[in-house]
Amino acid sequence: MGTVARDTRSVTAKVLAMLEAFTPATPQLTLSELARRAGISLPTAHRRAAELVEWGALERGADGRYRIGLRLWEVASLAPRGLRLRDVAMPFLEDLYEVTHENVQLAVREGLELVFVERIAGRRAVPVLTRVGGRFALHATGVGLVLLAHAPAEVQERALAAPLQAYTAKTVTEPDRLREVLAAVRRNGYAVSDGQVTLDALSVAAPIRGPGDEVIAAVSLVVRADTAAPITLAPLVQAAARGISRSLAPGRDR
Amino acid sequence: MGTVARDTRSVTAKVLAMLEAFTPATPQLTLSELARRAGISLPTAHRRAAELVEWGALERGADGRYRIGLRLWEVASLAPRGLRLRDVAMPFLEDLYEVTHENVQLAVREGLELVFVERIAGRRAVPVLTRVGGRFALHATGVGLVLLAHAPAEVQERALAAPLQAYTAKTVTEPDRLREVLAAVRRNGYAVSDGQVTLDALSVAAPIRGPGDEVIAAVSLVVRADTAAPITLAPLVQAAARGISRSLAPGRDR
DNA sequence: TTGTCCGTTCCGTTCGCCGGAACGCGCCGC
DNA sequence: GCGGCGCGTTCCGGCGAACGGAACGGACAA
Repeated sequence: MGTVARDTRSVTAKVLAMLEAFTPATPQLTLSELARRAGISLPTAHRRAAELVEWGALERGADGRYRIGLRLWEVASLAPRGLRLRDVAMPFLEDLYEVTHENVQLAVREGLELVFVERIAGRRAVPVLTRVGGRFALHATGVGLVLLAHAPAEVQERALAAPLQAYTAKTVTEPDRLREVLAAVRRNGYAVSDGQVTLDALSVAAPIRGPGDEVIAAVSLVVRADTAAPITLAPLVQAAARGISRSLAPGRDR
Repeated sequence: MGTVARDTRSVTAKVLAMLEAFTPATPQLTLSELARRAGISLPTAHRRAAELVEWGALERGADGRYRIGLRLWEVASLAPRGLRLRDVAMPFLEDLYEVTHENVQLAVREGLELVFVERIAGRRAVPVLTRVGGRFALHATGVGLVLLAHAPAEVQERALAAPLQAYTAKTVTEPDRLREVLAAVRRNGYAVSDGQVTLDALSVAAPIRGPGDEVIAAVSLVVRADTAAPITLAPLVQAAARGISRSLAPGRDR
C-alpha cells in the first residue's frame, strides 16, 4: 500500500477553504498557517495562493504574510440583495442616523444566521462589534429576533433545537422562553434585545417586508443600555422599516 | 490531430474568471453567459458554479440565473487597507458629512486605477456613480488627481503614456496640461476636479498620508457643479485628511 | 553548531477535470 | 403539430493539471 493519501476535495473547495481561513481575528496569515487552516498541503497552498495573489484575491505583505486583496471588494459589492436592498434602504438609514446619532444596522437572514448588509456607526454611538458581511446567531440581537420571529416555521424549529449560546447573563437560551419572546415580537411589530449580546448595549429592531409581504430584512438601532425610555425609539425604527418596505414594493427585481 | 482543444488554465483561474464575469452592468448571468464570458465550456461552468453556490460565493435565483453571493462580503470585508484605513477614517468622514451633507469618498490607488474604499452619500447630495469597491481612472476625479499627483514617477509616466479617456468636454486629456494640473495639486495640497467626470458634479480632494509620510489614500467631497465658492471647502477636506493621517501615524500595522 | 520553522522548487504518480456528445425541456415561428 | 433553437443537465473516455513527499536554503533561537 505505498499509495499516498491524496486530498480528494475539488480545487474550488480548496481555494474557498483558503479564503475562509481568514477571520476578523486573524486577518493575515503565513503560508503555513493558511495551509494548516485550509487543511491542504504546503506545496498546494503555495500554488493556489500564488494564483490568488496574481488575480488580486489575496495580497502578500512585505513580511510575506497573506491578506485578503482589494479585488474581492469589487466583486462582493455586486451581491444582489446587498445591492438592491442597500440602495433602497440607505436614505432611510441615514435619516434614522441623523435623528438619533446612534448605530443603525441592516441585516438579512442566511440560514440560521444573520448577515449584516449595511451599518452606520456614529463616533458618539456605543461601540458595536458588528461589521458589514459579519454573521451572528439569530437568537440574541434585535435584528436576529425579528428575522427569526418571521422566519418559516421549519427554520424556527431548527434554530430552537440547536444549542443557544449565552453571550451574557441576560441572553434568552431556553427554547420555551424564546418562543414567547418571538411571539411578542410578532405581536408588537418590533423587537427589543436588552443586553443579550453585550451588557452595555440595547437594540430595537423592526422588520422590512418585500413585495410579497414576507420579511426579508431587519433594521435596528443600537443604543447604550442606560438610555432612558428606549421603547420610544421603536416607532422611529418601525417608520424607517416601513419606508424601506414601501420603497421595495414596486420593485420588479426580487 | 484528433485531440480536442483543452483549456490549459488552472482551475483557480477559471473560478476567478467566473467571478470576474459579473459586472455592475450585468450583476446576474445565465449559465451560458457565464461560461461564454469566462471563456470556459458549459459543462465546466456548470460544475464550478455548483461548487461556488454550495459555498455561498454565488447564489442562484428562482429564474436560474447566477448572482454574487453574500458570503463574499464576509471575506472581502477583511481586506487589509480597507479594514484599517476604513476604521480610522470613518469618524472623520462622518464629521465631514455632518458639516456639509455632501458626498464623502475615500479611495486608494491600485495600479493605474483608484478603488473606492468607503463612501457616505447623503440623499440630498448630488448623485454620483461610484460604489464601494468600484474602480476608476486616475486622471479625472478629485481623488484620482491627488493619488496620481503623489504616485511614484514611474506610475505617473505610465498613466500619462496611456490614452486618457475624455468623460466630458472638461476632462483634461493632454499629458502636458495634466502635468501642470498635478504640479498644482502638489503645490496646493488639494485637488479640484470641475465637471471632468460628469458636468453636474465637482469634487475637492486632499491626500491622506501614512506613517512614512507617503500618500496612501485620498478623501474627497463631491458637490453640485453650481455650488458657490467650492474652494472654501478645501480647508474642510484637508482638515479631515490631516486628521486621518495623524490617527494613522502611530499605527504599527501597516 | 544544532534544531526548528519557514518558504520554495522539483518530480513521479494519479485521479479529478476536461470538452464532446447526447438528452430533456420550454419557447418560439412556421 | 412540428421542427428549430437555446437553454441546462448528465454521461463518458482520455489526459494533463494537481497532488504530496522529499529535498533545499534561509532566518532565527537555543
